[in-house]
Amino acid sequence: MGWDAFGLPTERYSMTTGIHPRIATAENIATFKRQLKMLGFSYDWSREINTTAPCYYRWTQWMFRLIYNSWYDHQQQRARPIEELPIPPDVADVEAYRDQHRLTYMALVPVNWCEELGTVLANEEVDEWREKGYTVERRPMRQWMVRITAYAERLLADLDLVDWPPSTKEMQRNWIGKSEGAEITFPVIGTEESVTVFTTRPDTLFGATYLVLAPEHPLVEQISEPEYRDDVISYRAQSQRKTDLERTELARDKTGVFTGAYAFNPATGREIPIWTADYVLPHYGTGAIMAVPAHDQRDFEFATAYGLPIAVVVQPSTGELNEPLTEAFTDDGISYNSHSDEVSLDGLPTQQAKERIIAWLEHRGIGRRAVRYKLRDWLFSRQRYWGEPIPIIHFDDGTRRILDDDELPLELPDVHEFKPTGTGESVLATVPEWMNVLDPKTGKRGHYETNTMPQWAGSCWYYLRFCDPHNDDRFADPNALRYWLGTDPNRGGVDLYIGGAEHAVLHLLYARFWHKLLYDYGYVPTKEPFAKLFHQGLILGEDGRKMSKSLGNVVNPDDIVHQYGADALRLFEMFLGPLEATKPWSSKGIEGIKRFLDRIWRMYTHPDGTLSSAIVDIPLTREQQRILHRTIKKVREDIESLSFNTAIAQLMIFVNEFSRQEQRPRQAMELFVLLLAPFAPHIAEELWSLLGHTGSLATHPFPDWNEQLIADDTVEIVVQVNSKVRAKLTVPAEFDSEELRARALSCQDIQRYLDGKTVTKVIIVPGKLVNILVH
RNA sequence: GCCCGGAUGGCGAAAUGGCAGACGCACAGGACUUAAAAUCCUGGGUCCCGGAAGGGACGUGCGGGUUCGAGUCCCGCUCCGGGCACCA
Repeated sequence: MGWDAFGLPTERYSMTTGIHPRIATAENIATFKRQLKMLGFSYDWSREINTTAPCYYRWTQWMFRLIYNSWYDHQQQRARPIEELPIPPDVADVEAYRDQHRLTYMALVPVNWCEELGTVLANEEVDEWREKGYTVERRPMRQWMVRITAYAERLLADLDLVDWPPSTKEMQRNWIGKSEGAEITFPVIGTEESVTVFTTRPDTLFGATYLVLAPEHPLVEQISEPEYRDDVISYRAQSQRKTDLERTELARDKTGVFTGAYAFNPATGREIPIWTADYVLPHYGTGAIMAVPAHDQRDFEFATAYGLPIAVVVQPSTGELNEPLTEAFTDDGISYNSHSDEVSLDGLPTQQAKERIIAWLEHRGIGRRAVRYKLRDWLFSRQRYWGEPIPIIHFDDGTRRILDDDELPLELPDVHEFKPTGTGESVLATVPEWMNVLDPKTGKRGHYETNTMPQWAGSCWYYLRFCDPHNDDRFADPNALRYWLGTDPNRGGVDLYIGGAEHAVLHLLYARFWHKLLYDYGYVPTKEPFAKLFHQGLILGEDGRKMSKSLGNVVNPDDIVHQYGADALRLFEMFLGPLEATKPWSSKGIEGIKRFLDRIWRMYTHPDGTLSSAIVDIPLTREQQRILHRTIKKVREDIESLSFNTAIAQLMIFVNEFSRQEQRPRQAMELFVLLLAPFAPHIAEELWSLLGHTGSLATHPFPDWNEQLIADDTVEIVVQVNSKVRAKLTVPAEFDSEELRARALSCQDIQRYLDGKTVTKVIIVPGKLVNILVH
């Protein structure tokens, strides 16, 4: 069991209660631990870890150090030590060059700033806080970034290696957002400059009738003609004031201004105007597009609004478009009106047209095949107190260094005031005695980085620490990791990972990245951290809404356990429905489960609590053996497939059958206790002891079934005539098809349906049915 | 708008293409009890014929299709839940 408590949720709790996060974390761990023990979960407490403990986050910092000291080799497709980064001969400042290539770097970036929280947020976190009613705005700040984008292709491709819910894989794929297309360079007329655009539809190049730059694009101001410059600058200022949300809300009405500049369309050789508009995003692709209004809906709307030309260059394969268009034709089709002296796409289907134009662009040196991802680098710093300190010293001379292994952990100071400063600076910046250092290793003065890591850092690798939780020399011993995760890089990882779907593009993405970095250095044996993933459903309040204090529909496990017992709570939650389903709590339902447990108890005991004399050493009847072995099989298989609800239904069938027997075979009753134990361990242990055993049943092997004992001696066969059930026959189970056919055709109930008809075909499914087709 | 899921009795839900509704909740009737609780037994998809035993037709959101046979597979919709969304 591990506790992961750094980050905003704990700090928010501390701010409302006034309890220091360290204390609050300890108290909450104590409560959870008590509840988990109360419920009888078999956690290995010798492996308990806490991501906020210095002995744990020492290794989180150590891994940050690994990220810092790495660059990504795109040739070899892996991270490598920064010392191995090839330095081009013309580079003067080697350190600056390295800093540009590290897998974590500081950058002035437009970040998601939340004033009420007093911190920045990762892109992945924004929606969550917005939903809670917080305002998140764009603001440029100098922040630590982690170059997760270097791993985009592997994060995408390796999804094929894992057994995850398809929807979760899909969410990650969408978040990574791979697009394949081309980069194309358009020379700006009358200048030395050129605009490079990214497009997924290079086949529509002949239809590019204007260019659009994002307002933030560096060329915008430079290329603007003097008489347009004021408009351009004021437009840029206007769109920068908009938050992302506003920019999206305004999606319907596209705005933009002309820069006065023109570029050459390299395919048509025509001059096309260059506009700037905020429907083009600065941080995707190259921040510039070629607009093809006939074949892109956004461009179509913009062109229509501003009277720009619309040139059809693709026709549907089924006919011709009616011009003027009322909307863009965005599907694949057949290229048309797309030829020059050098290249012609006319008549080619879209895929082939793409290939031909890319070949031409590459031949001419004005474009190339390109792949782009939506995924952006991970904003890694937070202006908060309750997180792992980033182990970096910034020196007064402008240089910095990351702490060495022997200097870790860099511990969080114990401050009394942990609320955000409100200045955009971390709380740690208000603790000079912690922050300011005279570095013993360099003799230089400086200060520690005052930002802390995001709440996701510690959870990126905790599952590795479980393998070897007390190791002081490394985060985990390689042998322990191989033992637990497996040795095949393409399989393995955590065998079964159960967690909420809300982590699909947060924790589950960050941890995969983190794991892959460790894999690149051989620290972990598998490419992926989590082999099989399962999302458990949420238990809602009885009113069908999410449990929340303000709605007053919270069910407290303490109360339920007090009233019905831990076994009832466990059984009920499993019996409610499929594990993955979201389902409401039901107070009637738990009554039913309590009744079931009471029935079990009475099946074994006299009212005074002693072992029932109905339990005797007699052999099982054939029927009893069938039920027993069916129950064993069903329970074993259903546990394997996490179908706990149907396993419990089978346990109920067993109890219904055996509790009505005056004499209950001891052997069956013992095996049933073992089957019950994973679901209701407390009553099972009690019954085990009543049956005369010493020690826990947990050390006893789980029952296995005998397939032969499950088979019925006789089976009921459905006899259909023209697919309608007309009779049921009880026949020996070993009857083969011929015997079944004979019995079915000679059956009296069937005869009357066959009278005067011709049998055309007889379909026989042994053990199931006979279907006689007549006309 | 795009991408994923899902839809079965009064309710939670079961069903390798083979008797739809296992198991449970709630309900109704009965037994036990002075009574109640608890417990035990019995019952039930809908409609039609029948006094009854019984028999028949229909039935898994809607419309088509494949198949001897469809809750299950295919095509097209509707509604609900989740995700993404000016990503060029």
